Amino acid sequence: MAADIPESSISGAPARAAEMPKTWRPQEVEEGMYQEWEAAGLFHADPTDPRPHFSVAMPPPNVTGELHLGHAEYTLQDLYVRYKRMTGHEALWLPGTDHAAIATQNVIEKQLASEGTSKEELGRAAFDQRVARWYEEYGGYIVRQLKRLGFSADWSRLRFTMDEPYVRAVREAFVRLYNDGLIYRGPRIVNWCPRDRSSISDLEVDWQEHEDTLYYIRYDMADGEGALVIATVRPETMLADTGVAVNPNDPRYREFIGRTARLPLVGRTLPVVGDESVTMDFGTGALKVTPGHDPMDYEIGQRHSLEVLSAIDKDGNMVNEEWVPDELRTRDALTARDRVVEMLRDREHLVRTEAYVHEVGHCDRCGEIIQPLVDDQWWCAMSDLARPAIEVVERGEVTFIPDKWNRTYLDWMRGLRDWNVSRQLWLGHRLPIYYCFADQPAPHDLASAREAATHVFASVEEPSACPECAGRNIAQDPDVLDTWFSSGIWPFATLGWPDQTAELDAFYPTDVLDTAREIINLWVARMIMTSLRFTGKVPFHHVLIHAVIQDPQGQRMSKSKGNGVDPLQMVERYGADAVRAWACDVGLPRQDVRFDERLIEEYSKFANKLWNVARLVLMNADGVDVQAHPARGSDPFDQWILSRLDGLVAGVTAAIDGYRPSEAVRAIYEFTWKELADWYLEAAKPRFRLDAADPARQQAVSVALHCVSVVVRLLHPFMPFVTQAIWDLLPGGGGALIARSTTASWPPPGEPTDPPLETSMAALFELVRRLRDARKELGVGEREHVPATLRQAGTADPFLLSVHAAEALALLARVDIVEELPGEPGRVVVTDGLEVVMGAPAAGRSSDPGVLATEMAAVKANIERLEQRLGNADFVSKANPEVVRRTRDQLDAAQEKRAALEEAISRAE
RNA sequence: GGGCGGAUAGCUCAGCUGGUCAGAGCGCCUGGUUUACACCCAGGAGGUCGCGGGUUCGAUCCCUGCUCCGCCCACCA
Repeated sequence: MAADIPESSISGAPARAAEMPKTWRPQEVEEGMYQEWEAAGLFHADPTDPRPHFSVAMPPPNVTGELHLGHAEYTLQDLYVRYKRMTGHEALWLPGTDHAAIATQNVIEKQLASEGTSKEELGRAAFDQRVARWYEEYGGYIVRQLKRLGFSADWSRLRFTMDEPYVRAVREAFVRLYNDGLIYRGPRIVNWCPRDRSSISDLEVDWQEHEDTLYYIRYDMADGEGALVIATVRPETMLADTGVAVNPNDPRYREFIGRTARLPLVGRTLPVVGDESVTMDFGTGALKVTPGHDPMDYEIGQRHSLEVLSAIDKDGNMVNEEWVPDELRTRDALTARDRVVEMLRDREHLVRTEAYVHEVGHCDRCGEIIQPLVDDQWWCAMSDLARPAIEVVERGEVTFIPDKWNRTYLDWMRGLRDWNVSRQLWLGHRLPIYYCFADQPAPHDLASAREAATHVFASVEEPSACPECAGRNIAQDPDVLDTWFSSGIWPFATLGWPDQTAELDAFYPTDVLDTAREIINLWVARMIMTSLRFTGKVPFHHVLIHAVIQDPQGQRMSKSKGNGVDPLQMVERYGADAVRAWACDVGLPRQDVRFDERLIEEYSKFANKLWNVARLVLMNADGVDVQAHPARGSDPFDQWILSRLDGLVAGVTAAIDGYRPSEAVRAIYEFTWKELADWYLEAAKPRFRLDAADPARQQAVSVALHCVSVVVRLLHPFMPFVTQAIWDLLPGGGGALIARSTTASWPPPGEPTDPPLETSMAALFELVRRLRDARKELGVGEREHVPATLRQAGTADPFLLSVHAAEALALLARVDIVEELPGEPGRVVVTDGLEVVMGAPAAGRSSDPGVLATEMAAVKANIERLEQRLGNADFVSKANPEVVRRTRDQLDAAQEKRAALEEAISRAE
């Protein structure tokens, strides 16, 4: 199933190694490599390929400008796509971009404003051209940036949510929902953005804390008997009041229910109603009801059949002639507030005021304060759509990773309200709703003349006549769809839906979706709902929620704060491999990450380290017979590194499969640097120097090459560039690691690991460290070899007494084990049941009994601790027997060490 | 108002199912012209694991309260 290096005799490897630059310079090669891959068609997915399929739909970036670090997290998608290709799957990563109606219109309008003009001045046609130009320019720009990160998406299938086929899919989806009765038009209170002159959905409201004033206003009763004092932060909306509400359980006000209050300044009469939604202990417990300008009041109004009045218009002006007195009319609601308050004060209706901090809704695109008002809008009924979408998550057909998001999703879905899908923008998908005016010409201002239509119908195709009366006086609804409506059908619309294409058949449902938590409700939920509705299938099985990258101070990165980091700048500085490895490391499972450039730098160093490991091995590889899978052989270092390598393959594979990419990339890093480079290769160097035909050398080089070959493949999904470059130089390597082939390039599982050997080697390494320390204390020169005797002083690991160990000590610690010291004894090292006595250096310091005394103190403290624990009857009887046994072993070892140290100290004195 | 996550070395973070788990990288200090790499090698210093309780023979790890930070949801005007 998987490929290894084929058996062959190496020739030319050292020559190639000689040409390898000493330093890996990603900036010089990555772009060229990428172009080669792309030209070779490596990223293209073939729906007719018989191998198992795997697919990911790329969350389409907004075509509003440049990349941010969230896009670097897309590396997680590339990781899985490349990994699946390497394990024998035909994998599709389908890329695309989103028109982002409201966001893009905002950006372009700002541009126009800076040019001293506006979209109204330009006119609709010229504006559309401007938009098209924008998409042309920035759509390509975004794609180029994504490519620079090495993303292996199938660019031949690039989709844009405004492309003609996609537009048709959007219309199809809308028409189906409309014909099923799930989309309807009606007056409801909406979040109105006066600047964008459009409604926005609840999810697009950005709540910000404001310091306002709470005004207490006296509403006298119409019959002159008593009064109710209400509290409000928006006194100006009182002009549209149509009632006063109190809680029916509130004894203070019970007797007011059913009576009539008189609206100050205006004099209109208002019924007093009882409604349990009124909080008794907020303000005075009495509430003015303004159904036209407050969502909660709207619902109270609905329950009590109160009139809905509008005092504020869609520009945020308070100019309504019917409800606003002349002297209060103003172009600005805040000015209106001042005037209302002034008048209330003059007429002694203002009881008092107090400072009040609360949250005020803002448009999350332009920042304008949201004006709740009642308007005719298009709605999508959610309950029928939500139910199955809840069930698939409850049943685990769709799971979120980390799994805590399952609950977030379910909580939100269970409380869904109908979705306002229409927007009053110029940019976006026009609703495929048409009005027929029978024999009357279609009115010019359709927005206000919809009601005059004789017939209303939805149509996927542009209709030329009314299907009911064949009339030709028809006009399309001027509203556009919420951007999320169109992106909500992304996973299947990009594959050709509603047509039953080969792609849809082959790659749908997709496997993994990777996205940001802030759009779980906005986007993920809607994809699940539409997919179940239109395809009867879930759109994806696993939803990865990657981390939000904060700035180094823990603040959210945002354009307005100017604290964003440009991923491409990081690519320029450290290479795409480093940025990618970083993204995989921090992206999952963590959910909040402070940006730390040092971590990217660490991975750029790692790329260089790996490059040099390959250089070293290759420059020693001439004339070696490479074995496909070298046997562990007889050399303990070979056995050890191969055991560790087999463990690594298993661990990395499991970590990737278990969506723990961070664990995977760190394991590869540790193995390569700490074990392969620092221990194995250092120990193998003498064998590298042997004659080319020497079997010991052949074996060492084979093992080293095998390690490099495996590491490079394990790392490829994370760091494709440096790994491919090395792979191309390896004997038996070469050829794209993600190419389709009959054999998969992912390393197959190896043999079981050898834990006893790994333990022995760990003990050896510890001994080497101790001896290095001792050399330092003695002031021995770096290169100077020191003689030492070694004897068992307890239950030593037999391996440490072997010839192999002695050779390793000579090589790695420059300590030569002898029968008898030629001169005076120097430092004594006691560890792991061994006593090593080093000879005193010719011109160095002699042994320092103080060092041994310090060590002795530590050992004694340790013994005391262990004895105390074992002396505790509860511990011995209740603790896990295994733990007790281990503690006894520790105590035995410590006592052995104390004895050995005592002896050593007495001899030194 | 409800919910979630975080608080471990100067900095950024690992620490799985409680008992060698107190770690890594960077920074700092010492020493290094080795068949790769100074983007390197060998070492060192540095932490009451946010605070208070509790469970347990034993807690960084479990429970609870508190403080601080971040985030999500919410129609208390």
